[in-house]
Amino acid sequence: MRFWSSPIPTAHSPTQNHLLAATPAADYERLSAHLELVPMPLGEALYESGGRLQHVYFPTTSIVSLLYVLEDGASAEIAVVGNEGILGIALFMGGETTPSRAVVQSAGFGYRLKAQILKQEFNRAGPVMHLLLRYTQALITQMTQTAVCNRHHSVEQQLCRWLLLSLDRLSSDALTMTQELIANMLGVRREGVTEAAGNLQRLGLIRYARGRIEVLDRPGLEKAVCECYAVVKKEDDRLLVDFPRIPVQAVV
Amino acid sequence: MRFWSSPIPTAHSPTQNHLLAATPAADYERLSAHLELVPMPLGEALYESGGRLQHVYFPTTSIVSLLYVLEDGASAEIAVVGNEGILGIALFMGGETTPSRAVVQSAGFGYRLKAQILKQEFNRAGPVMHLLLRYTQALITQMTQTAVCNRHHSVEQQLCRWLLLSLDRLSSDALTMTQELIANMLGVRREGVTEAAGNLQRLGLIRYARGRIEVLDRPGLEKAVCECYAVVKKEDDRLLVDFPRIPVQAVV
DNA sequence: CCTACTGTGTTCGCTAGCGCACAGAACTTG
DNA sequence: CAAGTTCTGTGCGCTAGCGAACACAGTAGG
Repeated sequence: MRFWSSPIPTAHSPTQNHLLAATPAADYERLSAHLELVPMPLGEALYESGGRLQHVYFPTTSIVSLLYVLEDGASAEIAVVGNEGILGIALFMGGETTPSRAVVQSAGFGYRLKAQILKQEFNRAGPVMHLLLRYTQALITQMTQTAVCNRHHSVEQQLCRWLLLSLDRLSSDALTMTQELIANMLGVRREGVTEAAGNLQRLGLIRYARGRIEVLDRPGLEKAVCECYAVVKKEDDRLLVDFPRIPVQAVV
Repeated sequence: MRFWSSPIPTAHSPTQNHLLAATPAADYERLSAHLELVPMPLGEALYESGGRLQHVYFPTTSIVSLLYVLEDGASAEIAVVGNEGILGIALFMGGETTPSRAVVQSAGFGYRLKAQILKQEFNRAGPVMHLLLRYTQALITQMTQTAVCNRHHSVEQQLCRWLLLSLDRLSSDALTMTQELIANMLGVRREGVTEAAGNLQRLGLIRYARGRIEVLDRPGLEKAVCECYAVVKKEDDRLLVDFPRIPVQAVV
Protein backbone atom coordinates (compact mmCIF):
# COMPACT_ATOMS: atom_id res chain seq x y z
CA MET A 1 0.00 0.00 0.00
CA ARG A 2 1.08 3.52 -0.71
CA PHE A 3 2.63 5.25 2.23
CA TRP A 4 -0.08 7.08 4.06
CA SER A 5 0.57 10.79 3.83
CA SER A 6 -0.49 12.00 7.22
CA PRO A 7 -1.58 15.59 7.71
CA ILE A 8 1.41 17.86 8.10
CA PRO A 9 2.26 17.36 11.77
CA THR A 10 1.58 20.93 12.65
CA ALA A 11 0.26 22.20 15.96
CA HIS A 12 -2.12 19.98 17.85
CA SER A 13 -4.50 21.08 20.52
CA PRO A 14 -7.30 19.34 22.35
CA THR A 15 -9.48 22.34 21.68
CA GLN A 16 -9.61 21.36 18.05
CA ASN A 17 -12.27 19.02 19.35
CA HIS A 18 -15.45 20.96 19.89
CA LEU A 19 -16.51 19.11 22.99
CA LEU A 20 -13.20 19.75 24.69
CA ALA A 21 -13.23 23.33 23.47
CA ALA A 22 -16.63 23.80 25.02
CA THR A 23 -15.56 22.42 28.39
CA PRO A 24 -15.40 25.20 30.98
CA ALA A 25 -11.88 26.06 32.11
CA ALA A 26 -12.34 24.72 35.62
CA ASP A 27 -13.37 21.29 34.35
CA TYR A 28 -10.88 21.29 31.54
CA GLU A 29 -8.07 21.76 34.06
CA ARG A 30 -8.86 18.44 35.65
CA LEU A 31 -8.90 16.60 32.35
CA SER A 32 -6.11 18.17 30.37
CA ALA A 33 -3.29 16.41 32.16
CA HIS A 34 -4.84 13.08 31.21
CA LEU A 35 -5.46 13.85 27.56
CA GLU A 36 -3.17 11.88 25.35
CA LEU A 37 -2.57 12.78 21.71
CA VAL A 38 -2.83 9.71 19.51
CA PRO A 39 -2.52 9.18 15.76
CA MET A 40 -5.54 7.51 14.26
CA PRO A 41 -4.50 5.69 11.10
CA LEU A 42 -6.96 4.74 8.38
CA GLY A 43 -8.76 1.51 9.12
CA GLU A 44 -7.85 1.24 12.78
CA ALA A 45 -10.61 -0.19 14.93
CA LEU A 46 -10.96 1.82 18.11
CA TYR A 47 -13.57 -0.52 19.46
CA GLU A 48 -14.77 -3.93 18.51
CA SER A 49 -18.35 -5.00 18.89
CA GLY A 50 -19.00 -5.93 22.48
CA GLY A 51 -15.46 -5.11 23.53
CA ARG A 52 -14.76 -3.36 26.77
CA LEU A 53 -13.83 0.29 26.38
CA GLN A 54 -10.45 1.24 27.77
CA HIS A 55 -10.50 4.81 26.52
CA VAL A 56 -12.77 7.38 25.02
CA TYR A 57 -11.54 9.28 21.99
CA PHE A 58 -11.97 12.91 21.01
CA PRO A 59 -11.11 13.16 17.30
CA THR A 60 -9.51 16.38 16.16
CA THR A 61 -8.38 15.87 12.56
CA SER A 62 -9.74 12.37 12.01
CA ILE A 63 -13.15 10.91 11.24
CA VAL A 64 -14.46 7.70 12.71
CA SER A 65 -17.36 5.55 11.57
CA LEU A 66 -19.64 3.62 13.82
CA LEU A 67 -20.21 0.43 11.92
CA TYR A 68 -22.40 -2.52 12.51
CA VAL A 69 -21.31 -5.80 11.00
CA LEU A 70 -23.82 -8.58 10.46
CA GLU A 71 -23.11 -12.26 10.91
CA ASP A 72 -22.80 -12.77 7.16
CA GLY A 73 -20.23 -10.00 6.92
CA ALA A 74 -22.55 -7.35 5.49
CA SER A 75 -22.14 -4.04 7.19
CA ALA A 76 -23.72 -0.65 7.60
CA GLU A 77 -22.60 2.63 9.03
CA ILE A 78 -24.65 3.92 11.90
CA ALA A 79 -23.09 7.32 12.35
CA VAL A 80 -19.96 9.37 11.74
CA VAL A 81 -17.97 11.04 14.47
CA GLY A 82 -15.45 13.78 13.87
CA ASN A 83 -14.07 16.72 15.76
CA GLU A 84 -17.55 17.61 16.95
CA GLY A 85 -17.84 14.54 19.11
CA ILE A 86 -16.58 11.70 21.19
CA LEU A 87 -16.27 7.96 20.81
CA GLY A 88 -17.32 5.70 23.61
CA ILE A 89 -20.64 7.04 24.80
CA ALA A 90 -21.55 3.59 26.09
CA LEU A 91 -19.14 4.26 28.90
CA PHE A 92 -21.09 7.00 30.52
CA MET A 93 -24.48 5.77 29.40
CA GLY A 94 -23.85 2.86 31.68
CA GLY A 95 -23.65 -0.07 29.30
CA GLU A 96 -19.86 -0.21 29.09
CA THR A 97 -20.04 -1.87 25.68
CA THR A 98 -21.95 -1.53 22.43
CA PRO A 99 -22.71 -4.02 19.71
CA SER A 100 -21.01 -1.89 17.06
CA ARG A 101 -17.48 -1.21 15.85
CA ALA A 102 -15.67 2.08 15.56
CA VAL A 103 -13.34 2.31 12.57
CA VAL A 104 -11.17 5.21 11.48
CA GLN A 105 -12.50 6.38 8.16
CA SER A 106 -10.20 9.31 7.61
CA ALA A 107 -6.75 9.27 9.12
CA GLY A 108 -5.70 11.99 11.50
CA PHE A 109 -5.30 12.63 15.17
CA GLY A 110 -7.32 12.69 18.28
CA TYR A 111 -7.01 12.76 22.03
CA ARG A 112 -7.88 9.94 24.27
CA LEU A 113 -8.76 9.70 27.90
CA LYS A 114 -8.75 6.70 30.19
CA ALA A 115 -12.22 5.34 30.72
CA GLN A 116 -11.96 5.76 34.44
CA ILE A 117 -11.10 9.44 34.22
CA LEU A 118 -14.03 10.19 31.98
CA LYS A 119 -16.43 8.30 34.19
CA GLN A 120 -15.28 10.24 37.22
CA GLU A 121 -15.76 13.48 35.40
CA PHE A 122 -19.17 12.45 34.16
CA ASN A 123 -20.27 11.49 37.62
CA ARG A 124 -19.61 14.97 38.90
CA ALA A 125 -22.83 15.71 37.04
CA GLY A 126 -21.56 19.09 35.99
CA PRO A 127 -21.17 20.90 32.69
CA VAL A 128 -19.17 18.08 31.13
CA MET A 129 -21.99 15.66 31.73
CA HIS A 130 -24.49 17.94 30.11
CA LEU A 131 -22.19 18.52 27.19
CA LEU A 132 -21.81 14.80 26.66
CA LEU A 133 -25.51 14.16 26.91
CA ARG A 134 -26.32 16.89 24.42
CA TYR A 135 -23.82 15.43 22.04
CA THR A 136 -25.33 12.00 22.53
CA GLN A 137 -28.69 13.32 21.51
CA ALA A 138 -27.22 14.76 18.33
CA LEU A 139 -25.72 11.36 17.67
CA ILE A 140 -29.08 9.72 18.17
CA THR A 141 -30.55 12.01 15.55
CA GLN A 142 -27.86 10.96 13.14
CA MET A 143 -28.62 7.31 13.80
CA THR A 144 -32.35 7.62 13.32
CA GLN A 145 -31.88 9.59 10.15
CA THR A 146 -29.58 6.88 8.87
CA ALA A 147 -32.29 4.33 9.51
CA VAL A 148 -34.84 6.34 7.57
CA CYS A 149 -32.42 7.12 4.75
CA ASN A 150 -31.54 3.45 4.42
CA ARG A 151 -35.16 2.66 3.95
CA HIS A 152 -36.28 5.31 1.52
CA HIS A 153 -33.48 6.94 -0.43
CA SER A 154 -31.38 5.98 -3.42
CA VAL A 155 -27.73 5.08 -3.30
CA GLU A 156 -26.89 8.32 -5.03
CA GLN A 157 -28.71 10.42 -2.45
CA GLN A 158 -27.08 8.50 0.34
CA LEU A 159 -23.69 9.01 -1.20
CA CYS A 160 -24.31 12.75 -1.24
CA ARG A 161 -25.36 12.68 2.39
CA TRP A 162 -22.32 10.68 3.31
CA LEU A 163 -19.95 13.01 1.48
CA LEU A 164 -21.43 16.08 3.08
CA LEU A 165 -21.42 14.63 6.56
CA SER A 166 -17.80 13.63 6.14
CA LEU A 167 -16.81 16.96 4.68
CA ASP A 168 -18.38 18.83 7.57
CA ARG A 169 -16.04 16.97 9.85
CA LEU A 170 -12.91 17.87 7.94
CA SER A 171 -11.40 21.19 7.11
CA SER A 172 -10.54 20.16 3.58
CA ASP A 173 -12.78 19.63 0.54
CA ALA A 174 -11.19 16.33 -0.36
CA LEU A 175 -11.21 12.95 1.28
CA THR A 176 -9.21 9.80 0.92
CA MET A 177 -11.57 6.91 0.50
CA THR A 178 -12.03 4.20 -2.10
CA GLN A 179 -15.41 3.40 -3.54
CA GLU A 180 -15.11 -0.03 -2.02
CA LEU A 181 -14.85 1.44 1.46
CA ILE A 182 -17.71 3.83 0.89
CA ALA A 183 -19.80 0.88 -0.23
CA ASN A 184 -19.05 -0.86 3.05
CA MET A 185 -20.09 2.19 4.99
CA LEU A 186 -23.33 2.62 3.13
CA GLY A 187 -23.97 -1.09 3.13
CA VAL A 188 -24.33 -1.26 -0.65
CA ARG A 189 -22.38 -2.80 -3.53
CA ARG A 190 -19.18 -1.27 -4.73
CA GLU A 191 -20.63 -1.08 -8.24
CA GLY A 192 -23.52 0.92 -6.92
CA VAL A 193 -21.13 3.49 -5.57
CA THR A 194 -19.18 3.52 -8.83
CA GLU A 195 -22.35 4.32 -10.69
CA ALA A 196 -23.57 6.97 -8.27
CA ALA A 197 -20.15 8.59 -8.09
CA GLY A 198 -19.95 8.53 -11.88
CA ASN A 199 -23.21 10.45 -12.06
CA LEU A 200 -22.05 13.05 -9.58
CA GLN A 201 -18.83 13.45 -11.50
CA ARG A 202 -20.69 13.88 -14.78
CA LEU A 203 -22.73 16.59 -13.11
CA GLY A 204 -19.49 18.30 -12.15
CA LEU A 205 -20.19 18.03 -8.44
CA ILE A 206 -17.21 15.91 -7.54
CA ARG A 207 -14.01 14.58 -9.04
CA TYR A 208 -12.38 11.41 -7.98
CA ALA A 209 -9.58 9.08 -8.84
CA ARG A 210 -8.21 6.06 -7.09
CA GLY A 211 -9.23 6.72 -3.55
CA ARG A 212 -9.26 10.46 -3.60
CA ILE A 213 -12.55 12.30 -3.77
CA GLU A 214 -12.69 16.01 -4.26
CA VAL A 215 -15.83 18.04 -3.91
CA LEU A 216 -15.99 20.68 -6.64
CA ASP A 217 -19.44 22.08 -6.15
CA ARG A 218 -20.68 21.88 -2.60
CA PRO A 219 -23.85 23.87 -3.15
CA GLY A 220 -24.64 21.54 -6.02
CA LEU A 221 -24.18 18.54 -3.75
CA GLU A 222 -26.50 20.08 -1.23
CA LYS A 223 -29.14 20.32 -3.90
CA ALA A 224 -28.72 16.69 -4.86
CA VAL A 225 -28.84 15.32 -1.33
CA CYS A 226 -31.98 14.08 0.37
CA GLU A 227 -33.53 15.94 3.28
CA CYS A 228 -31.75 13.65 5.73
CA TYR A 229 -28.57 15.66 5.58
CA ALA A 230 -30.27 18.92 6.46
CA VAL A 231 -32.10 17.34 9.37
CA VAL A 232 -28.90 16.06 10.92
CA LYS A 233 -27.06 19.28 10.23
CA LYS A 234 -29.78 21.36 11.76
CA GLU A 235 -29.93 19.24 14.87
CA ASP A 236 -26.16 19.30 15.20
CA ASP A 237 -26.22 23.07 15.00
CA ARG A 238 -29.10 23.41 17.38
CA LEU A 239 -27.68 21.07 19.97
CA LEU A 240 -24.01 21.83 19.69
CA VAL A 241 -23.66 25.31 18.33
CA ASP A 242 -24.04 27.31 21.47
CA PHE A 243 -21.14 25.52 23.01
CA PRO A 244 -18.76 28.37 23.75
CA ARG A 245 -15.97 27.96 21.24
CA ILE A 246 -12.60 28.52 22.79
CA PRO A 247 -10.26 29.81 20.10
CA VAL A 248 -7.78 27.14 19.08
CA GLN A 249 -4.48 27.71 20.80
CA ALA A 250 -1.69 25.84 19.16
CA VAL A 251 0.15 23.68 21.63
CA VAL A 252 3.23 22.24 20.01
CA MET B 1 -64.93 2.68 13.46
CA ARG B 2 -65.63 -0.17 15.77
CA PHE B 3 -65.71 0.75 19.40
CA TRP B 4 -62.29 0.28 20.80
CA SER B 5 -62.36 -2.46 23.38
CA SER B 6 -59.95 -1.21 25.98
CA PRO B 7 -58.22 -3.66 28.30
CA ILE B 8 -60.44 -4.61 31.18
CA PRO B 9 -59.94 -1.67 33.54
CA THR B 10 -58.44 -3.77 36.25
CA ALA B 11 -55.80 -2.70 38.73
CA HIS B 12 -53.25 -0.19 37.56
CA SER B 13 -49.91 0.44 39.14
CA PRO B 14 -46.93 2.52 38.11
CA THR B 15 -44.73 -0.44 38.89
CA GLN B 16 -46.10 -2.18 35.84
CA ASN B 17 -43.54 -0.01 34.13
CA HIS B 18 -40.14 -1.54 34.61
CA LEU B 19 -38.29 1.73 34.98
CA LEU B 20 -40.60 2.88 37.71
CA ALA B 21 -40.49 -0.53 39.30
CA ALA B 22 -36.73 -0.33 39.38
CA THR B 23 -36.67 3.06 41.01
CA PRO B 24 -35.46 2.79 44.62
CA ALA B 25 -38.13 3.46 47.21
CA ALA B 26 -36.62 6.72 48.39
CA ASP B 27 -36.66 8.21 44.93
CA TYR B 28 -39.97 6.69 44.02
CA GLU B 29 -41.54 8.48 47.00
CA ARG B 30 -40.71 11.84 45.49
CA LEU B 31 -42.19 10.96 42.15
CA SER B 32 -45.25 8.91 42.95
CA ALA B 33 -47.44 11.82 43.94
CA HIS B 34 -46.87 13.37 40.54
CA LEU B 35 -47.53 10.27 38.47
CA GLU B 36 -50.73 10.57 36.56
CA LEU B 37 -52.50 7.57 35.04
CA VAL B 38 -53.53 8.28 31.47
CA PRO B 39 -55.28 6.21 28.82
CA MET B 40 -53.32 5.94 25.61
CA PRO B 41 -55.72 5.33 22.75
CA LEU B 42 -54.62 3.82 19.46
CA GLY B 43 -53.17 6.37 17.08
CA GLU B 44 -52.68 9.15 19.60
CA ALA B 45 -49.57 11.21 19.01
CA LEU B 46 -47.79 11.84 22.28
CA TYR B 47 -45.22 14.06 20.61
CA GLU B 48 -45.00 15.71 17.26
CA SER B 49 -41.73 16.19 15.48
CA GLY B 50 -39.94 19.17 16.92
CA GLY B 51 -42.68 19.80 19.46
CA ARG B 52 -41.88 20.81 22.98
CA LEU B 53 -42.31 18.07 25.52
CA GLN B 54 -44.76 18.82 28.31
CA HIS B 55 -44.63 15.38 29.87
CA VAL B 56 -42.73 12.17 29.79
CA TYR B 57 -44.68 8.93 29.57
CA PHE B 58 -44.13 5.59 31.22
CA PRO B 59 -46.23 3.05 29.32
CA THR B 60 -47.65 0.18 31.34
CA THR B 61 -50.08 -1.69 29.10
CA SER B 62 -49.57 0.27 25.88
CA ILE B 63 -46.94 0.30 23.15
CA VAL B 64 -45.69 3.42 21.47
CA SER B 65 -43.77 3.77 18.21
CA LEU B 66 -41.13 6.34 17.54
CA LEU B 67 -41.79 7.29 13.95
CA TYR B 68 -40.00 9.50 11.55
CA VAL B 69 -42.05 11.01 8.75
CA LEU B 70 -40.36 12.28 5.62
CA GLU B 71 -41.40 15.36 3.68
CA ASP B 72 -43.14 13.25 1.06
CA GLY B 73 -45.16 11.46 3.71
CA ALA B 74 -43.16 8.24 3.72
CA SER B 75 -42.42 7.04 7.21
CA ALA B 76 -40.30 4.65 9.17
CA GLU B 77 -40.31 3.38 12.69
CA ILE B 78 -37.19 4.09 14.66
CA ALA B 79 -37.96 2.16 17.81
CA VAL B 80 -40.74 0.73 19.93
CA VAL B 81 -41.30 1.66 23.54
CA GLY B 82 -43.43 -0.36 25.93
CA ASN B 83 -43.55 -1.03 29.62
CA GLU B 84 -39.79 -1.39 29.71
CA GLY B 85 -39.19 2.24 28.93
CA ILE B 86 -40.01 5.88 28.83
CA LEU B 87 -40.99 8.40 26.18
CA GLY B 88 -39.33 11.76 26.08
CA ILE B 89 -35.65 11.08 26.52
CA ALA B 90 -34.85 14.32 24.69
CA LEU B 91 -35.93 16.09 27.85
CA PHE B 92 -33.13 14.87 30.01
CA MET B 93 -30.62 14.51 27.21
CA GLY B 94 -30.79 18.24 26.96
CA GLY B 95 -32.29 18.81 23.55
CA GLU B 96 -35.86 19.34 24.71
CA THR B 97 -37.20 18.22 21.34
CA THR B 98 -36.60 15.50 18.76
CA PRO B 99 -37.29 15.37 15.06
CA SER B 100 -39.49 12.30 15.41
CA ARG B 101 -43.09 11.54 16.39
CA ALA B 102 -44.36 9.23 19.08
CA VAL B 103 -47.57 7.40 18.16
CA VAL B 104 -49.52 4.91 20.22
CA GLN B 105 -49.36 1.63 18.38
CA SER B 106 -51.22 -0.52 20.84
CA ALA B 107 -53.85 1.05 23.05
CA GLY B 108 -53.51 0.82 26.80
CA PHE B 109 -52.43 2.88 29.74
CA GLY B 110 -49.42 4.62 31.03
CA TYR B 111 -48.31 7.12 33.61
CA ARG B 112 -47.10 10.54 32.82
CA LEU B 113 -45.00 13.03 34.68
CA LYS B 114 -44.63 16.74 34.15
CA ALA B 115 -41.45 17.57 32.28
CA GLN B 116 -40.24 19.80 35.07
CA ILE B 117 -40.56 17.08 37.70
CA LEU B 118 -38.58 14.59 35.69
CA LYS B 119 -35.85 17.07 34.96
CA GLN B 120 -35.51 17.88 38.64
CA GLU B 121 -35.25 14.23 39.46
CA PHE B 122 -32.73 13.62 36.70
CA ASN B 123 -30.59 16.48 37.90
CA ARG B 124 -30.20 14.89 41.29
CA ALA B 125 -27.81 12.65 39.41
CA GLY B 126 -28.86 9.68 41.47
CA PRO B 127 -30.17 6.20 40.69
CA VAL B 128 -33.01 7.51 38.54
CA MET B 129 -30.56 9.26 36.27
CA HIS B 130 -28.51 6.13 35.84
CA LEU B 131 -31.62 4.11 35.19
CA LEU B 132 -32.73 6.51 32.49
CA LEU B 133 -29.34 6.59 30.85
CA ARG B 134 -29.09 2.83 30.79
CA TYR B 135 -32.50 2.65 29.20
CA THR B 136 -31.44 5.24 26.66
CA GLN B 137 -28.54 3.10 25.65
CA ALA B 138 -30.85 0.15 25.11
CA LEU B 139 -32.98 2.40 22.97
CA ILE B 140 -29.95 3.43 20.94
CA THR B 141 -29.23 -0.22 20.26
CA GLN B 142 -32.74 -0.67 18.99
CA MET B 143 -32.35 2.31 16.68
CA THR B 144 -29.05 1.20 15.22
CA GLN B 145 -30.36 -2.29 14.67
CA THR B 146 -33.34 -0.84 12.86
CA ALA B 147 -31.00 1.04 10.56
CA VAL B 148 -29.08 -2.12 9.74
CA CYS B 149 -32.20 -4.21 9.34
CA ASN B 150 -33.69 -1.63 6.97
CA ARG B 151 -30.64 -1.93 4.83
CA HIS B 152 -30.12 -5.65 4.64
CA HIS B 153 -33.16 -7.72 5.51
CA SER B 154 -36.33 -8.71 3.74
CA VAL B 155 -39.78 -7.43 4.55
CA GLU B 156 -40.70 -10.83 5.91
CA GLN B 157 -37.77 -10.88 8.31
CA GLN B 158 -38.52 -7.39 9.41
CA LEU B 159 -42.13 -8.26 10.02
CA CYS B 160 -41.00 -11.10 12.27
CA ARG B 161 -38.73 -8.77 14.16
CA TRP B 162 -41.48 -6.24 14.54
CA LEU B 163 -43.98 -8.79 15.78
CA LEU B 164 -41.58 -10.18 18.34
CA LEU B 165 -40.51 -6.77 19.62
CA SER B 166 -44.16 -5.79 20.01
CA LEU B 167 -45.08 -9.04 21.64
CA ASP B 168 -42.31 -8.69 24.18
CA ARG B 169 -43.89 -5.45 25.27
CA LEU B 170 -47.33 -6.93 25.81
CA SER B 171 -48.54 -9.66 28.06
CA SER B 172 -50.76 -11.16 25.40
CA ASP B 173 -49.93 -13.15 22.29
CA ALA B 174 -52.21 -11.12 20.06
CA LEU B 175 -52.10 -7.59 18.84
CA THR B 176 -54.54 -5.24 17.20
CA MET B 177 -52.96 -3.80 14.14
CA THR B 178 -53.90 -3.65 10.47
CA GLN B 179 -51.42 -4.54 7.77
CA GLU B 180 -51.65 -1.00 6.54
CA LEU B 181 -50.41 0.33 9.86
CA ILE B 182 -47.64 -2.21 10.06
CA ALA B 183 -46.57 -1.15 6.59
CA ASN B 184 -46.31 2.43 7.78
CA MET B 185 -44.20 1.37 10.71
CA LEU B 186 -41.83 -0.67 8.62
CA GLY B 187 -41.80 1.92 5.88
CA VAL B 188 -42.87 -0.57 3.20
CA ARG B 189 -45.95 -1.10 1.04
CA ARG B 190 -49.10 -2.54 2.46
CA GLU B 191 -49.01 -5.28 -0.20
CA GLY B 192 -45.57 -6.23 0.95
CA VAL B 193 -46.90 -6.84 4.43
CA THR B 194 -49.88 -8.77 3.05
CA GLU B 195 -47.53 -11.07 1.25
CA ALA B 196 -45.13 -11.52 4.15
CA ALA B 197 -47.96 -12.08 6.61
CA GLY B 198 -49.53 -14.55 4.20
CA ASN B 199 -46.32 -16.54 4.19
CA LEU B 200 -46.11 -16.59 7.95
CA GLN B 201 -49.71 -17.69 8.16
CA ARG B 202 -49.16 -20.48 5.66
CA LEU B 203 -46.26 -21.61 7.81
CA GLY B 204 -48.62 -21.73 10.77
CA LEU B 205 -46.65 -19.16 12.72
CA ILE B 206 -49.39 -16.57 12.96
CA ARG B 207 -53.08 -16.14 12.27
CA TYR B 208 -54.67 -12.87 11.43
CA ALA B 209 -57.92 -11.34 10.35
CA ARG B 210 -59.01 -7.78 9.92
CA GLY B 211 -56.65 -6.03 12.24
CA ARG B 212 -56.05 -8.78 14.73
CA ILE B 213 -52.82 -10.71 14.68
CA GLU B 214 -52.31 -13.76 16.79
CA VAL B 215 -49.01 -15.46 17.24
CA LEU B 216 -49.46 -19.22 17.19
CA ASP B 217 -45.89 -20.42 17.19
CA ARG B 218 -43.50 -18.08 18.86
CA PRO B 219 -40.48 -20.38 18.70
CA GLY B 220 -41.16 -20.73 15.00
CA LEU B 221 -41.19 -16.97 14.60
CA GLU B 222 -37.91 -16.73 16.40
CA LYS B 223 -36.44 -19.11 13.88
CA ALA B 224 -37.70 -17.06 10.96
CA VAL B 225 -36.49 -13.70 12.28
CA CYS B 226 -33.17 -12.14 11.38
CA GLU B 227 -30.40 -11.76 13.92
CA CYS B 228 -31.49 -8.19 14.61
CA TYR B 229 -34.15 -9.27 17.03
CA ALA B 230 -31.78 -11.30 19.16
CA VAL B 231 -29.26 -8.47 19.30
CA VAL B 232 -31.82 -6.02 20.60
CA LYS B 233 -33.28 -8.55 23.01
CA LYS B 234 -29.90 -9.44 24.40
CA GLU B 235 -28.94 -5.82 24.92
CA ASP B 236 -32.28 -5.09 26.54
CA ASP B 237 -31.71 -7.96 28.92
CA ARG B 238 -28.14 -7.05 29.63
CA LEU B 239 -28.86 -3.39 30.23
CA LEU B 240 -32.22 -3.59 31.92
CA VAL B 241 -32.51 -6.98 33.51
CA ASP B 242 -30.70 -6.39 36.72
CA PHE B 243 -33.05 -3.61 37.59
CA PRO B 244 -34.53 -4.81 40.87
CA ARG B 245 -38.07 -5.81 39.99
CA ILE B 246 -40.49 -4.65 42.60
CA PRO B 247 -43.46 -7.03 42.61
CA VAL B 248 -46.49 -5.36 41.10
CA GLN B 249 -48.76 -4.13 43.85
CA ALA B 250 -52.23 -3.47 42.55
CA VAL B 251 -53.32 0.05 43.34
CA VAL B 252 -56.95 0.41 42.48
C1' DC C 1 -81.52 -5.22 5.18
C1' DC C 2 -78.93 -2.26 2.38
C1' DT C 3 -75.08 0.70 1.91
C1' DA C 4 -70.72 2.39 2.77
C1' DC C 5 -66.43 1.50 4.30
C1' DT C 6 -62.40 -0.87 5.78
C1' DG C 7 -59.13 -4.58 5.51
C1' DT C 8 -57.16 -8.06 2.65
C1' DG C 9 -55.85 -10.68 -1.68
C1' DT C 10 -54.05 -10.48 -6.30
C1' DT C 11 -52.26 -8.96 -10.69
C1' DC C 12 -49.05 -6.43 -13.83
C1' DG C 13 -45.40 -3.79 -15.44
C1' DC C 14 -41.43 -1.33 -13.76
C1' DT C 15 -37.02 -0.08 -11.44
C1' DA C 16 -33.23 -0.17 -8.15
C1' DG C 17 -30.12 -2.72 -6.55
C1' DC C 18 -27.86 -7.38 -6.22
C1' DG C 19 -24.28 -11.00 -7.44
C1' DC C 20 -21.06 -12.26 -10.64
C1' DA C 21 -17.58 -11.92 -14.03
C1' DC C 22 -14.20 -9.67 -16.40
C1' DA C 23 -11.37 -5.81 -18.46
C1' DG C 24 -8.53 -2.00 -18.26
C1' DA C 25 -6.14 1.68 -15.90
C1' DA C 26 -3.23 3.31 -12.24
C1' DC C 27 -0.19 2.59 -8.84
C1' DT C 28 3.49 -0.19 -6.08
C1' DT C 29 7.27 -3.11 -5.69
C1' DG C 30 11.22 -5.32 -7.04
C1' DC D 1 11.14 -1.86 -16.74
C1' DA D 2 8.41 -5.94 -15.47
C1' DA D 3 5.21 -8.08 -12.47
C1' DG D 4 1.78 -7.90 -9.30
C1' DT D 5 -1.80 -5.52 -6.90
C1' DT D 6 -5.45 -2.14 -6.27
C1' DC D 7 -9.07 0.64 -7.96
C1' DT D 8 -12.57 1.63 -11.25
C1' DG D 9 -15.73 0.74 -15.32
C1' DT D 10 -19.08 -2.17 -17.54
C1' DG D 11 -22.20 -5.70 -18.82
C1' DC D 12 -25.45 -9.46 -17.68
C1' DG D 13 -29.31 -11.83 -15.74
C1' DC D 14 -32.00 -11.92 -11.54
C1' DT D 15 -34.97 -10.58 -7.58
C1' DA D 16 -37.29 -7.73 -4.16
C1' DG D 17 -39.93 -4.34 -3.72
C1' DC D 18 -42.60 -0.41 -5.80
C1' DG D 19 -46.91 1.92 -7.69
C1' DA D 20 -51.29 1.50 -9.37
C1' DA D 21 -55.53 -0.75 -10.10
C1' DC D 22 -59.13 -3.68 -8.91
C1' DA D 23 -61.89 -7.64 -6.68
C1' DC D 24 -63.89 -9.28 -2.73
C1' DA D 25 -65.22 -10.13 2.11
C1' DG D 26 -66.20 -8.79 6.66
C1' DT D 27 -67.97 -5.01 9.52
C1' DA D 28 -70.52 -0.82 10.87
C1' DG D 29 -74.30 2.08 10.73
C1' DG D 30 -78.33 3.78 9.32
